[in-house]
Amino acid sequence: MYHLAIRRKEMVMLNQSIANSVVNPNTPRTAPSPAAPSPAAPAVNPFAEITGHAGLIASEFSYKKDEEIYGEDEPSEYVYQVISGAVRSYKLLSDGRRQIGAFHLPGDVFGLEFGSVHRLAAEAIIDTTVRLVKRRSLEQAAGTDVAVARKLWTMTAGDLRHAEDHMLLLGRKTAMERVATFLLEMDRRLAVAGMMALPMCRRDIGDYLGLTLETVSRALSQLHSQGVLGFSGARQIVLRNRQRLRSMDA
Amino acid sequence: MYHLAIRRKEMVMLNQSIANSVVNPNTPRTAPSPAAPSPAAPAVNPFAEITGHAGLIASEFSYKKDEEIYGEDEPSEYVYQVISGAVRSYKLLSDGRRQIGAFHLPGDVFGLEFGSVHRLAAEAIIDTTVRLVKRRSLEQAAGTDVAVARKLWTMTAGDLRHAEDHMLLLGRKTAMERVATFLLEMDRRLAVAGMMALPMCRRDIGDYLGLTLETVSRALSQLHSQGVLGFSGARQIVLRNRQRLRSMDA
DNA sequence: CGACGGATTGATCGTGCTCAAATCATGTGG
DNA sequence: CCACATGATTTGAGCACGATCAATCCGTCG
Repeated sequence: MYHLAIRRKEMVMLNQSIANSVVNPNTPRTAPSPAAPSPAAPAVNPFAEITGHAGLIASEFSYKKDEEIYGEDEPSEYVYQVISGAVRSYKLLSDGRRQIGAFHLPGDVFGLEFGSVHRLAAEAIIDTTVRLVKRRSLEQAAGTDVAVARKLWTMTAGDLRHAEDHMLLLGRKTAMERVATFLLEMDRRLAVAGMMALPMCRRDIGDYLGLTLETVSRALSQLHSQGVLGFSGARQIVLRNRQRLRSMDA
Repeated sequence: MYHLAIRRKEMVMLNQSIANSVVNPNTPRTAPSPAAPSPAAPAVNPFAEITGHAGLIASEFSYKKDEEIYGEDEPSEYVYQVISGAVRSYKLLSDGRRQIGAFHLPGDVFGLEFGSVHRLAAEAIIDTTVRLVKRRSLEQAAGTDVAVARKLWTMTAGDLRHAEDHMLLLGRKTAMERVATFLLEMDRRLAVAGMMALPMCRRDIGDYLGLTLETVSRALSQLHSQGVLGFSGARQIVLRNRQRLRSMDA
């Protein structure tokens, strides 16, 4: 069997105990923790649309690198929006094999469930600040306001679209095609001035693409040697030939 | 590269031209085609909940084996519910590699999109009868009735949950684990009297599980020789040891 | 009965995994 | 400021799982 990984929640618990002043990060206080004073929010803000509509209270909270935000099958108390940082959502098999379903970047909403439990776990990839609202208050607002109900549907449908595309990638694309798709996705979502600063390590990328970290590294090296991309540090990447990359992503 | 399949929509066009009396099946008449007089509907009927609520018109339509119901990126005019038969939803890569995202069995709703186009194509696996309503009328109902809006969200969330589980399977499970998961899923969804009659061929199963049809066949043969399952014809399967199967699905 | 598509089984191949070592980057304490 | 420790990344060598190619078997339907 592939991927007999022993790693599990690496040093999460260590960081977690130091991370926040006192409280358990899984039950954030409504009075926000010492979070950054809300920097750059994205152009379109689905959270604002909802909270604006329904007059909900949104508070802020911060997580340290590798800190767990919520676990798989944990009660879903809050819905989150990334203000700064990055988050990974994932599922684990009993032996530690991990599938990352999505990366959440500034502006993204995550942790929205229809039912009362989280179907995937979520961890901060780097130090991260989020905005959050209680799920129950959203549900309540949706019960009276069709616009809110519609917005919740929109967001879930967006997640579904991503998952459908990702199933095709995981089931049928080659390693190189997966990496090409990944680079184009990240380029679209977080490129600034033609350059992207990846928040996640090679292992995260591998677990997102259904590959090992070595295979990801080899694919990136090959693209580098072909001049398709340039590095300035392993996580600072500039795409030099998007067209070529698009032709590789099948 | 794996899976250089040339097959594409096999004999769909042939069947299609014979299939329905006159009309293009992609624009079914509101006056139903000669469909079976609505046999066994499932216990919980999400369609009835909606149509009951909103007083929508639901008509019926039939498709022959391998007939296309709608194509990928085609405008989404209708939402469907399987009355009898079975349907596959899938995406294709340009070279014909196919990923089946879901099988739809009697009672299942499919083709519900948030946007105006279908993100996956759909084909009848065997002769199939569906109930259908216009997407626009659903949208309209959702605009005034929160219960309908909520129901649409529920259904999309159900699809998302399935997709999330399937990403884990496609990204991280071994061939045997995938087949075990598949058998348990089908057992749950279509077993009658401890036996299941699979509507789909080995290739469909392979394209659902991200495997080749040969690998699926070998896994099933191995399970057979281990006494975990019994055959009566390649598609009539009885599970003899569900516990064992569960322990294999990781 | 024969023809056909679907399924099984066998033999071999290749992509991506595993194991291992070297290199690079980052941060820490002297 | 530098030396070192640590983790991340790259690179290499070899292997295994599942793919490919091919032949047979089986069941169904004309």
